[in-house]
Amino acid sequence: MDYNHIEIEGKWKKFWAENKIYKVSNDTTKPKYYVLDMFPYPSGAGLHVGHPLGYIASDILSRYKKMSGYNVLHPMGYDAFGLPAEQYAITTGVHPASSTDENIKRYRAQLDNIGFSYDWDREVKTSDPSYYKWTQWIFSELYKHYYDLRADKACPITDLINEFCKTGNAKIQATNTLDITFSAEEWKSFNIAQKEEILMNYRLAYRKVGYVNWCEALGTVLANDEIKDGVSERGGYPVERKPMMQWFLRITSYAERLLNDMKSLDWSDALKTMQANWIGRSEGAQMFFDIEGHDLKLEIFTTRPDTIFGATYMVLAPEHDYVDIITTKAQKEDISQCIKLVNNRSERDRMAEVKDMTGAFTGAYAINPFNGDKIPIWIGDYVLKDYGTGAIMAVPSDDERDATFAKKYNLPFIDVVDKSSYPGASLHDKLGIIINSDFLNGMEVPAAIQYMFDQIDLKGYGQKRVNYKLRDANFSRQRYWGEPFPIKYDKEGIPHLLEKSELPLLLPELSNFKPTTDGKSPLAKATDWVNDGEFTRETDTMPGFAGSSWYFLRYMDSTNDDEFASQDAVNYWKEVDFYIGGAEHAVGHLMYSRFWHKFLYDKGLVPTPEPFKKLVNQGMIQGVIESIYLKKSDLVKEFYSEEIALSMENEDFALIPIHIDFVSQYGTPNSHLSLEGISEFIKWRPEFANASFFTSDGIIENGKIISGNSGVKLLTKSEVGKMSKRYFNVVNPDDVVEKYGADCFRMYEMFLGPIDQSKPWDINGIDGVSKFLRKFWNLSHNEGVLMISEDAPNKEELKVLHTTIKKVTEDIERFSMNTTISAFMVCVNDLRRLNCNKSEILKPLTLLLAPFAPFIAEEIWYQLGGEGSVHHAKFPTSNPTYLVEDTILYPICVNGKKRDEVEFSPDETQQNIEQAVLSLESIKKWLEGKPAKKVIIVKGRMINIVI
RNA sequence: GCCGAAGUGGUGGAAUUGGUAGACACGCUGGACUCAAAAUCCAGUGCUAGCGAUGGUGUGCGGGUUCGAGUCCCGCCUUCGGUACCA
Repeated sequence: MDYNHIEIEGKWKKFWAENKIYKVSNDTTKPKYYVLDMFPYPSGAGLHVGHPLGYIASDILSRYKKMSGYNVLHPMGYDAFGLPAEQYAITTGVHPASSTDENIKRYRAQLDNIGFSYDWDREVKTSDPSYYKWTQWIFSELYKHYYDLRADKACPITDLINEFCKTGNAKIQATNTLDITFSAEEWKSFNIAQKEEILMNYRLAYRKVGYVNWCEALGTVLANDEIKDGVSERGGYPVERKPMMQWFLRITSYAERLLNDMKSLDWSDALKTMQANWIGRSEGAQMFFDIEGHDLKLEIFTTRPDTIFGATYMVLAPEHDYVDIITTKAQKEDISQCIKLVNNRSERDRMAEVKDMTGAFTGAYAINPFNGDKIPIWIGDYVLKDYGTGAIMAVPSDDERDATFAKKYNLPFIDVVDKSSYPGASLHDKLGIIINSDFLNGMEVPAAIQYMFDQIDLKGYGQKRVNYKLRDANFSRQRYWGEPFPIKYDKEGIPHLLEKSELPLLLPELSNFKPTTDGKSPLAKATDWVNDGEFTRETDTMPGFAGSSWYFLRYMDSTNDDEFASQDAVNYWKEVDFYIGGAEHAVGHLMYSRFWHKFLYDKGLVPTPEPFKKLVNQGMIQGVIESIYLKKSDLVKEFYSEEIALSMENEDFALIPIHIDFVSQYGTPNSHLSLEGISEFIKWRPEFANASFFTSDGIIENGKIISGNSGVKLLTKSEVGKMSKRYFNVVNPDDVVEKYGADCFRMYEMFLGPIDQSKPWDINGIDGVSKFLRKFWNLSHNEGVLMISEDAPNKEELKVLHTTIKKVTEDIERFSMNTTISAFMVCVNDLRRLNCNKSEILKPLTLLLAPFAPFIAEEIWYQLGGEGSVHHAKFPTSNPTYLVEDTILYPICVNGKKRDEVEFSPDETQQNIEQAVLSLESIKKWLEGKPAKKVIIVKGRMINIVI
């Protein structure tokens, strides 16, 4: 028969499922290899062609490793809690659990269509109670631990309590947010509430006030993503930052280890740099300033204590606790106005808009401990509450942001660093000589910094300290569709953990998913659930990253009901050997997962300190967003071709996203709706049936041309962006698979380019891969009939085969899948040229192709009489004896430009080569009779003549 | 703003360690087969001058290092990802 992908793929898909050929055992003598994909969020738009990019690459690697003798764990699951399902529930009333299940079913069918080798018996779903039982359990454990700096690991909070009873807290070295010391006697005298409050400052999961984006009009907390230009995306209502008591995870305890342990990881430098910058370690000084007229010390952190004589004002974050206390009556109005303004700005805007800062004077003064000078205390939006101590000393002469702020509010500058001997140095460089600074005058900056560390410590003004930009993770969400906290509060508001036996704490059933009017999670409405005798339950839920921070461990033993995974399973699979996922997770998800893993490592529950040994970020497959220009008007519905719309400078246009299927030449500058496209658009959007369409070639009304010719083009706006339901640009892999087959789809996605590069989806070019598969099939088939030769292969055929084996193996190892596809194409082209249909060549070639195109390979393997499934066979290895070259073709360059090429034997002497080359006519003419200045011969590479 | 990445023919891309720029494909042009079309096959295809031989030029822009730069260094531009509650 001719190559028929529908028949072949249907047949083997069934066979593989029935025979469970991808079942993975935890019990084997083979070496293990763990290949992991970042699991998807099952969105309502279904899987699009971007998702499988990484999945296909990792599937190829898994199959290759399996054929190379490893026991490979290659699982898949769903990150099933999330905001979109809840939004959908709010608008439609459909329970998130049922829409999520629907979506998962669809995802599963789509994944199955592509021929992945997942062991589906290990599937996990974060919203499944049997899974989130263990998410809740890990939270409980975090609650029950503190970070001990002497042991440099998490230790049970009961140990800490014991120490408190014995010696109080003075000698304890643990990460905490407590600013009092107490003796053992004092500790014993505290009541339960006081004790619990103190312990909260040590626990790895703890409560404190955090800020949320509150939208009064919508009566809900908004995600940053739901805010555009400072107002809610839905409705455009104002958003303010509102304080709320919330749970946090003390990830900062692990900052140093998260930073240092990266060194051993096989991750890209770019990714490591991003994580390191996110952690943001900096060495500086913690300093205390007296505040005039108050019995308060203002704590600041600075990396530049050497510039203290240039500190002309102090800045507190507007949320700083002291603001209310120190603000003078006269300044109250200014300060509250400023806070109001700042509350309407997102944190990101505050950091980004360095050109437009907002601040106000509190009326209070700090005292410079070194010279007793009064320094005015301001508040400013460019100082963030959670970074450092939420307060800085501002040195406008040596810091750009301080300078901008100082200029706006006319605050003085004092130059303290003379950079004149360092011409190229910018303000960021810690270079220069200190001036106007009393005892520091004349010192070089780095020396002055060190000197000040000593002075601050000596005089008791503070101490040297390491600060991190990394902040503790806000772990509370005022939402329904997430893990409930295993926490209940007693009448005094003291939190209590649920017992392990009470887990999982199930989400209560609800029919209305809107938040309560006071901004609490919808769970607060389930009063039967909330009230548990004397206790009331926590009504916030956990964020999206909770379930995804440990799912890779659950796959190892996904159905275990007694542990998150058995110790046997965890000790066998250890860590993920190869992890692939989107670059958009480069900091968030990876940081949280590493943190949780380290915590479990501290508890001796996992054998490695890091979860992901090697990591590759795949690029995004982007979509094309096509939209048309609608004139903003209540009276008429008029669309204008892009070139006309852009020329009408006085008119306002709305961009209406349109389905990409209607657009001709989509994704190009010439993208447009033809007459046919316009009528399809009208059919799709009947509300525009009577609209007018103005183009340069004619006008259309009611779907008919009223002037001009039928070749009209309504030019559209074409942008590259996310594939998303809202842009009507989602390309479903099912359609491609149906037309070309899964093998072709897999190979084409790989052929598109390097795995880590983003690019817009483009179907042009898939024919090349489709042709390749037919050519491969026809190597063993003639007019649909199997036609194979059992003759021994010749030297040339063996060379083609073994060159391909070498290239493909090397390229899989360095995860360069696009070049493997080219290598296959070259190989098949060569074998066709040689008219080779020999079994001894085609069988190894089929094995080689099996990880890439599993269906056609299985069929050909079967037809060639291969034993068992091709996917259980052994991957071929390259024999170097077939690859030896008799001669090397050298390019001959003159001044680096290629002018000729000559073949030499690999062991030809330098002199002979030089002589032969210089006597070539094609070279002589460049020399013009003069001798060459230099002849460079790079053995096996090239020859360059310098004239 | 800050952090990270990318930019090579008409298009996707290749060039793995500083050593022949454009492999492999798509598209396009011409040809074969066909009543015709599709499919398939063959040839050509960076731009530019030239009938040609051959030459010039060419990897986002501007400089630099080197016998030699897509690759290294300095300064820009554009696009994409992240920026702590999208996932």
